[in-house]
Parts: sequence; structure tokens; C-alpha cells
Amino acid sequence: MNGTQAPARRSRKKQKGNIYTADCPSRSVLDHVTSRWNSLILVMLLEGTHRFSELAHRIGGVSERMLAHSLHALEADGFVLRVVHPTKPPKVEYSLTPLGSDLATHVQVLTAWIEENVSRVLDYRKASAKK
Amino acid sequence: MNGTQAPARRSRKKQKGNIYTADCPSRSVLDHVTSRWNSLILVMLLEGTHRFSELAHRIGGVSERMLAHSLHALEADGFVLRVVHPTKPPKVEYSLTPLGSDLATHVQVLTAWIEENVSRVLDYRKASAKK
DNA sequence: CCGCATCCTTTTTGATACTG
DNA sequence: CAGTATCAAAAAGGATGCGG
Repeated sequence: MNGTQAPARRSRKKQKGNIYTADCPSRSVLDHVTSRWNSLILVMLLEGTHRFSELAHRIGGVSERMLAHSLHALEADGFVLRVVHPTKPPKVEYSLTPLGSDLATHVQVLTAWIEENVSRVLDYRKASAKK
Repeated sequence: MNGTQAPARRSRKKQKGNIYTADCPSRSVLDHVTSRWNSLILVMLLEGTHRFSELAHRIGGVSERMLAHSLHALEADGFVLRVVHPTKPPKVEYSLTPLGSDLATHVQVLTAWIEENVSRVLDYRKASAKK
């Protein structure tokens, strides 16, 4: 089941994308969601609002440049809300929009699964390396 | 809630990873799962066994090089099983392992969500471009 | 000081051509 | 059919510096 052709339901704005199609916008959304740091950012923001420096500190290995890039991308897609406090020193806070929160929930399931099953993967990697 | 420190449960092989740590293996697993084409491959194989050419044809925009590369990576992590039929012409079939099937289920939830909500993202992108 | 833009290096990806 | 090898382009990543 699960047809490949677009449903072509007319006169309704809410059309479902086909992620297997190269030029479908849903593909670009998937790319953004799965872009290296973005999934980690989404899951971390599920905890609540965080400052730039907090994210930079807690997400191991991310550079400030990449963090800024990723946050902008997530903001442009409407997943993350960026609030600048013009204090001194400056403070920028990031949080999830309702849409982003919904998405992040699903991403978290994935990251949680990986954390749970990472040892299985490691065992397999080791076994096939030996062979 | 959801502590940051590792649980340090001892003397059990099944240790849970911390995906926020740069050198945790779970990070590399996440990278593989979210690598551009891998998520699409996983979801497609959820339908059942597929040949190389079927995957290449149905996943729009993927090159043979990347498809082969991605399939090898998924195979190395124990998510995908590769079976070569020494017929003429040759035939290679790919399917999910139990572990891969479990993972792919969660990835599919994500891709399905994106397909459902892509119009919301597009609306947001359009609105912020206008501003 | 914090956030992030700019320069330059390294890694990933893609187009094309060629083998078993 | 199912890949691999090679080269060129693009993107990711790191170091540094500057505005607020």
C-alpha cells in the first residue's frame, strides 16, 4: 500500500508532501531537521528556553558558528523562536514554537532510541570489523 | 527533569549513551541515521525488500555513488541486510534487520510528520521572507 | 563579555566514466 | 545490473575579529 502518486486532492490548501520526490519542499524540511546539530538543538529546547551560550556549552563539539547557523535555519522554518534581550551584556534566548515542539517530540523519540540501542550497534560494528 | 549526568549503572553491558557528548558513540549513530539519504532509505525499506535499482529510481535525486555509500553505512551499523544473488544479470536485495526495522519505525513517524506539516513550514518561510 | 560574520581549510557530495 | 574510481563543486567546520 502507500501509493507513490500524489493524491491530487483539489481546492484544499493543506496538501501532503511526498518526501521521496527530489523537488518536494518536504525534502528540504527533512534536510533541515536532520542536519547534524539541528536535531540535538530541537531535543534540548524541548526542556525549555535556553541561551545561546547554554546550548553551545551543553552540545558537545559544536562550534559557535555552526550553532548560530543551525539556529537561524530552525528559526526560518518556524521551529524555533529567537528573542533578543538588549541588556548589557546581551542575552539571546531560544525556545520552541508550538510547531517546533511538536516536531521535537518525534525527534526525541529517535534520539532516545539511539541512546538505548547504541550498544547493539557497537556490538554489530565490532563483529563485522572482525570478520 | 532528565538529568545530564550519565547514570553510571555498573556491571551491565547495556549502557545508555549520552547523545550530547561529542565522543559518545551514539552521536555517530545519530549522524548515520540522519545522514541525508539514510533516513529515506530506512523508511522505504520498511515496505519490504528492495533492489538497488528500485531504491535508486524511487528516491528522487540520489546518485548511485551516494546510494551505495549510504547502504554500506547502514549495513555496517547492522540496520540493513545486503543479499547478493549471483545471477546474470546480478541482483542485490536490501532489507531491514530487526534492529533496523525498529529504528525505521521511528524515522517514519518523523518523515510522515514532515509530509503532513510541510505546508505550515512553507507558510512560515513565506511570511518571514516577506517581512 | 556575548553573539555572530568573515576568511580560509577540510570534509562531503555530485557528474561522469569505466569494470565484473 | 550493480556498483567503483576519479575529479570537480559545494557544504561543513575552525580560527579570528568586531559590533553592541
